[in-house]
Amino acid sequence: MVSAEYDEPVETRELRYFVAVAEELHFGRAAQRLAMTQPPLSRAIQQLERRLGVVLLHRTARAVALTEAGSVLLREARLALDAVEAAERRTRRAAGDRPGVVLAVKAGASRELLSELLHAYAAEPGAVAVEVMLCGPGEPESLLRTGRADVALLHRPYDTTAGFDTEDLHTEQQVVVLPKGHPLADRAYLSSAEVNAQTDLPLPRWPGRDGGHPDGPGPQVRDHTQLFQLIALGLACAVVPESLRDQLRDDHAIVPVPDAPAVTTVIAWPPHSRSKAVADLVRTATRL
Amino acid sequence: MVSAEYDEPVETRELRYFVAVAEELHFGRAAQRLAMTQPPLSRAIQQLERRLGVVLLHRTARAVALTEAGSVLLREARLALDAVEAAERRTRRAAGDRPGVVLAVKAGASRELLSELLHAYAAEPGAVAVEVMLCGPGEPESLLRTGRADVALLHRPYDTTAGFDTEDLHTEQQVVVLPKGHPLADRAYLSSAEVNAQTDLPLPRWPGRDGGHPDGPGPQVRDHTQLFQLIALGLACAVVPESLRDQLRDDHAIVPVPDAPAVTTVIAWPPHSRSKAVADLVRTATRL
DNA sequence: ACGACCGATACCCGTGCGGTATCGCCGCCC
DNA sequence: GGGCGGCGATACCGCACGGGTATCGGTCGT
Repeated sequence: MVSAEYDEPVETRELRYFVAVAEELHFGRAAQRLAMTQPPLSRAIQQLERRLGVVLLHRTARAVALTEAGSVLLREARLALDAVEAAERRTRRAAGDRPGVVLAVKAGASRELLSELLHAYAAEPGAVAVEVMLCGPGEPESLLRTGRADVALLHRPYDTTAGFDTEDLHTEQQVVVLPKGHPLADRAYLSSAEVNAQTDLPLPRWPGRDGGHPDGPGPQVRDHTQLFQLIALGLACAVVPESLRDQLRDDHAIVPVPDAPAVTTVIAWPPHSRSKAVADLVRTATRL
Repeated sequence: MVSAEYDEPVETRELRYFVAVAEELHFGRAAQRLAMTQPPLSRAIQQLERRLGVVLLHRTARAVALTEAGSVLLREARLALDAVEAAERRTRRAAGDRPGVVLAVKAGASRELLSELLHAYAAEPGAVAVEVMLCGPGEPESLLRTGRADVALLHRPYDTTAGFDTEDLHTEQQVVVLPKGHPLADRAYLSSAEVNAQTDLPLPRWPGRDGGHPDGPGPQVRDHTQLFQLIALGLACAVVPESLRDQLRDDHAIVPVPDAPAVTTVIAWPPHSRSKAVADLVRTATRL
């Protein structure tokens, strides 16, 4: 008779396999990434497809492509795997460690606010050690979801706050950073359209969620230090929140861009957090 | 040599096993629930503990109890398993089905608002079929998390909205429902303290998240129909949102309880929803 | 003290996962 | 156009691991 596997539960192993294939779009490379060989991987994906009763990938001998359902599963599987990893991590933390909170912040962002927050929180009664985790753009969300961090500072609209509880801390306008002496540097303000229209200074490309840089002109950039160095060299310009001005050197010039979207710094934490330390940190932050 | 299993990933099977044991606090019954025998279950839990490097359960020959870490894992594992189930369900939905939204509402709650919403949404351009899923108290959150429902009406503070995106729709005061002719029925209003203090009419016991009823006096109750029948019979009284008045018969009496917490009806959906139908439904709801 | 209860251990078996070898299909290039 | 190379699927095999049965060992109740 035909297998009764249709209602059997999905295992995380299968989800990990699928995510690898969906990201690589190549069974061989995915297998390599998973430290295994290609045949069992092919079989596992077939089994997953049979189990779900859904075609996840279009295979031609030359290329592999996600189906509609496949791209849904890719997104959902990442969330599910993050949740499993978080379960693991938070359980370990609950057992061994002495208390302590991990706060994730993008390197270089919100410096002033961060130092105020750390000082104010340290003065609170019952404050525990705060480990600040500096990370690249787009990372803090993932760190929160996987339980590597307990709380984070995010920046709307750049970061996506979906799935977290948040409190707004601070809103600021954006400015364009130019090399000193650039023709536009004397303007009282600029519009986003003008910034995008000028062609002598390209906008930088930040890494996406997958760690890869999007295609296009302009230098690849990983953090603000790199960015500002490129700008000082006259190789780029960028629109950034105005609070970054205190990281600029005197070979930079800034011009307000009033119609660029305002940036709101928020403190974010996983929605089911029961940690007193996180709650205290949030309360302290909102009172600054 | 000692196994190198410490960094191996956790499988959903292990999480399901742990949740069963943690809920039953009894290996034998948990094994029964999982349609297996006790010894492999014991081993699986031991393996999980070794893998995490954490003691999850205190076993004495007479009783099993959760450790601190164990109760963290119980909560996290439920969320992770829900996420896996959601991945499965949403993938299936994305493939086979024609479009359509599933809206979860507690049976009997927000009747008027619900029917207004359905009418208004049906009149929208691009509206798809809405399947209304009536369910018991506490269920809608789980339905949303597991992907059985796409959107839900919840009632703060009774329901927990943590982990969802929400929009407030309506806020109302609560009233106490008494049998007609009860001595307190003529009062212009009552305080929560007075309601709790009176002893001739017990408050009902609603089922908890696990489906079991808490201990205590008062009749067990599953929905509002049951409840109102019991009240009419003079066997209970209850504090409920005032919009339920249109479900009362003329053998009931109601008295406002101004100091009871106000109840807010919210529309809630999973934070990463990309469904146009859900977005339309939410927009329609907020415009009512 | 003995029996009942319950989780742990010992041991066995079958399934299923992963490995190697190979096939089949398609594009490309000389 | 035929041969070659790349890639996913298939065939087959071996072993590790998940699950079953039998039994042990400790603890509480009477």
